[in-house]
Amino acid sequence: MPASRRQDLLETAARLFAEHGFQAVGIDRILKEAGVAKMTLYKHFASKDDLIREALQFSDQAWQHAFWSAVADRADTPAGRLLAVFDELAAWHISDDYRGCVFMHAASEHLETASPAHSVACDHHQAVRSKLIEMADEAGAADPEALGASLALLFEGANACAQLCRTDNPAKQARDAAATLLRAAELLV
Amino acid sequence: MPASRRQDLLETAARLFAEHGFQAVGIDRILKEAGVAKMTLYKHFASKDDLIREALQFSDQAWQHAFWSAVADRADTPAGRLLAVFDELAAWHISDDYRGCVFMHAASEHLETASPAHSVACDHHQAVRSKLIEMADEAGAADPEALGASLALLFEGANACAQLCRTDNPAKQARDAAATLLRAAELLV
DNA sequence: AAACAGGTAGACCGTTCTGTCTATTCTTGG
DNA sequence: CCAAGAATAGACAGAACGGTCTACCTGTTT
Repeated sequence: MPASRRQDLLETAARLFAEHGFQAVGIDRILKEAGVAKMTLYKHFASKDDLIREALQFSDQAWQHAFWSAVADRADTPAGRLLAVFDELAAWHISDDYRGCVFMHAASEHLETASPAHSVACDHHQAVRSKLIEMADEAGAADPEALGASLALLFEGANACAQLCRTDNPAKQARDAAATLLRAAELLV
Repeated sequence: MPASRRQDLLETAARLFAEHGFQAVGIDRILKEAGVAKMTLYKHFASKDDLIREALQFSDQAWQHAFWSAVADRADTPAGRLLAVFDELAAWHISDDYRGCVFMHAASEHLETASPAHSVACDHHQAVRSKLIEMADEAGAADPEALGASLALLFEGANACAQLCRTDNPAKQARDAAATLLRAAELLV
């Protein structure tokens, strides 16, 4: 009993786009792997670009939920959670199917800022950044905006480096740097 | 008196790839803008992938030279140069034609680690990282590897964020975070 | 002058891709 | 049981792309 054709398409498209890229995956491949007919796709989505936009939003929702709840499970104190972000990042980076941040890929394949894919990538990044600022605030940072922004830079930097080397070294180094920043903000002993 | 058809092709291809992406730019467009015939391209390069690889290597050489010499012109002391890296980054990010790091774009459009484009992107990143470690060493860091790696994370993170928001805020925030790291390493008062 | 190397223009081929259309089959509510 | 909506398979059109090929031109060297 399949949930719905629309959901099948979103899940399959999100998986294939993350694995191979957006331009590299054709409509026909998505249809074949989802087991859905072409006309059904074009009943639910106006175009491939529209499917890309919705698949990215779907990926964002799934990622935000999975990532932040995994972080919350790793630590009890606010400052500990800020470090746990990078532990979870390291775990993510050494998973077999890690190929980099799909939202950065979307932005790199759609360089025009007006493109929907670029917008969704911005939204994703803003959500990460806001969450880190919120966590910095809960940890009692004197300037949560600045600390959160710095941690967001380390976060995105680790993502970029891990995409290239495919190890968890960047995330571990980011954790060390984050610890230094937390100590400088007197949130860590 | 044009330098050489080969060089025309490399420069035009590098410019178009950086501006619009690799898959988005067709052979015909490069030929038209470079004013070169198709057969000439295929005399100098085996395929489009080969052209991409060589154009990336050309871009890398040009960027490394321009960036590090601009950094050297900004500061006299080793520690000052480490901060000047992020000032130069900020200047780069607000230039009109900044669309993100073309080497990350290459890695994002060629997700297979075996791809030549991925290799060149890795080489570029390693060169940046090595340069930062070398500068951290010259500045007298106790652990230049760790400091250089942390600064490289901030560098790549600022690149990623600037690609999304197209401002120099990420580079400025990265500079602040870098200053904190330098103070923690007792290289800055 | 003649031979030669390198470049040009543009037609051409096979493939791939998005998106449309038709005719048929499946499912489900009343 | 049957009618209506939804989904299916697959052909098809139109365009773009990478890459090959032929015929022609131009400048240099011997």
